[in-house]
Amino acid sequence: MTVNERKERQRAAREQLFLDKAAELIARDGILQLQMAPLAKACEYATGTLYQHFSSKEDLLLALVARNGCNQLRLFEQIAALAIPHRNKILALCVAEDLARQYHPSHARLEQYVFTEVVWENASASRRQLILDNSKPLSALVSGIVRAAIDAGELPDHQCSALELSIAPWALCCGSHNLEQTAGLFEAFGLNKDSLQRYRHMHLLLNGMQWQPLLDITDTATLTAQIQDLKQRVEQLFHHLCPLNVDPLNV
Amino acid sequence: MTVNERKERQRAAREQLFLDKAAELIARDGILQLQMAPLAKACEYATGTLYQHFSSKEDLLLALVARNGCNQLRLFEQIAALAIPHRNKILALCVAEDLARQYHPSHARLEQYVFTEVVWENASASRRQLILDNSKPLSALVSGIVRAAIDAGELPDHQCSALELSIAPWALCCGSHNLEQTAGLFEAFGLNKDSLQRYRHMHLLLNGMQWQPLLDITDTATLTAQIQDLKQRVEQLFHHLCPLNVDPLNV
DNA sequence: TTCGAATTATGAACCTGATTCAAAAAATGA
DNA sequence: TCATTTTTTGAATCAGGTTCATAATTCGAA
Repeated sequence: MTVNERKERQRAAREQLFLDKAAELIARDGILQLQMAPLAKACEYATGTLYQHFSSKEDLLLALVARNGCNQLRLFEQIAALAIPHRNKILALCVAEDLARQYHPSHARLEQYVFTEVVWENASASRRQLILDNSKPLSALVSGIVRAAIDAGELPDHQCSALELSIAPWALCCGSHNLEQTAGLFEAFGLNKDSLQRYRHMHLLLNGMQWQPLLDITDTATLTAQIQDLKQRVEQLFHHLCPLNVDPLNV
Repeated sequence: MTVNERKERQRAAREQLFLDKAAELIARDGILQLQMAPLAKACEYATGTLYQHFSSKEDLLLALVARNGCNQLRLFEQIAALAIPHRNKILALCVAEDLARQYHPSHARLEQYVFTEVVWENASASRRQLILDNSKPLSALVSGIVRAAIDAGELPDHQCSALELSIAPWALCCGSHNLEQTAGLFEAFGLNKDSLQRYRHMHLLLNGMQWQPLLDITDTATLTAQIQDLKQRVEQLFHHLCPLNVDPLNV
């Protein structure tokens, strides 16, 4: 069945083309402006062909998020493999999230959008599953770091499973970014979006978990140096994974 | 100008009618199903009349969120006035958030939706401002609790402003709920949505902030009792504020 | 190489639902 | 009572996602 294999390859390539172009258009004009017919035309295909790949516009958006999820997972895996203290790995994941949002602001907005009832429910079940399947190794990875820290005696288990414990820093990271992302909110508060502040908060949580070594968050010099270092390491991995895949609008 | 006053009153009443009915329909059928023409008809008005109040469908959704925000603020104010330790007030706010989501699951989903680029950008500027204006007293309230705790010597300021510090528990609370709300995610992880877990995480953070009195999160009995107590207090306030305004689908 | 069957691509037509606006109705106040 | 202004109405318009009859292409057997 070498013929079918070739067809499958071509089909997959075309799907990537659609996704690439969609990502480009979204980064340029926003999610709102993405239209199916123009997208198809931009790829030099008919509208109907697009629908051979995606059951609906929402399905296409989920497909984009699923693809980003794969990249994120690979980045996270490399971070987990870094030769740094376990506690710093958690910070490094936050740094990665931070950088990803900096380089691909439209991805972050898209992600926020697709998990919305309206979009999620309009995508195909298989595409939804794809995203959820991505999240499983992701959570395994994070809880793996927590597990390792517990085993190394750096972190008491508080009688929780590693997975349960790992939810806390994850939630804090997501929550911080969400608040910041919410248009105009920080401005309304009279706050500036200082990413160092986010890392301080994370350290407060990790301190509360008694995750060794504790860090004094008033020690700005140490904190800054630490984040600088992590940023550099993560950025290296980041560019190694996707050297050119940069959000054109915001970089 | 007593005539104009009357007209204004009637206009405001009609707007509330539209919002009430919209909330009802959304709670019953989901955001996706809400349609402008049927909504107008259900209120015994023409479609065009709806557009005298809301510049677009998205604008109507923001209006709903703005109204919910007012209720939330009043509830939070009452919680802040409770005669309980400052630290517990933060927990009580989380409990309130929790209860609100339990009683009005569709509100939470709606809120997630409106802060999305696609919806936010399609609403009128004035409506967006309304929501942001709500958030200002809300943040003042939360940071006021933090401030009071600092002044009482229960919480070191870590050389941050009260407002900056208050972002941490807020972000954790939002983040936890967001993760839980994300359809199928916890199921994919093999986690159950144990709200006690969320409170444990919050205590970890508050402990990390060295917010006295610290709580040993392995002491489930104390934690359970504390949350029970807060739940009862908040529920009382909650029902006092909106005794019948219950989400029909999920209660 | 040729041909009929099977698969795939096409894009104009269709359909849903938000929005508009010319006409009708109601309110105002002289 | 009536001319004027304000408000309401809902059918028409419009946008854009989706479908599907038709055309084009690919395939493999003869």
